[in-house]
Amino acid sequence: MTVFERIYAIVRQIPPGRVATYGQVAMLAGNPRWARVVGYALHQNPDPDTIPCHRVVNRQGRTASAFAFGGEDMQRFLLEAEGVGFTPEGVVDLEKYIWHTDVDNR
DNA sequence: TTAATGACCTATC
DNA sequence: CGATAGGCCATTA
Repeated sequence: MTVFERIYAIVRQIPPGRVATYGQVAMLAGNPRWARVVGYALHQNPDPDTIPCHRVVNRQGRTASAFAFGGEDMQRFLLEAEGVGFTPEGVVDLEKYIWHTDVDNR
């Protein structure tokens, strides 16, 4: 069991219409300092079908420039399709759509 | 085993 | 506000 597996498990638990930051996923995975590892894990993205990487964004609510999912536009499209709103700045409104976890506060 | 890398985050200039 | 530097960790070569 590698850290990647844990990260994937967390990402899979992100509900539709909600987004989570790398730091958030890292914290849920077990360590708050796995933010980079989370990015690295998603970079591999062994199962794009079951791992909604587009729901994982950085602290700015923005996606990676090197997003190998189809482009940043693709991610924005997917998130909008799920009901996630964007700010005029072109980033996700983390204050409203960030995932707070089920146990903590839905 | 050592060295290098990376889809990050925070603080500072 | 934008750009730069450093820190942190696991994975890969």
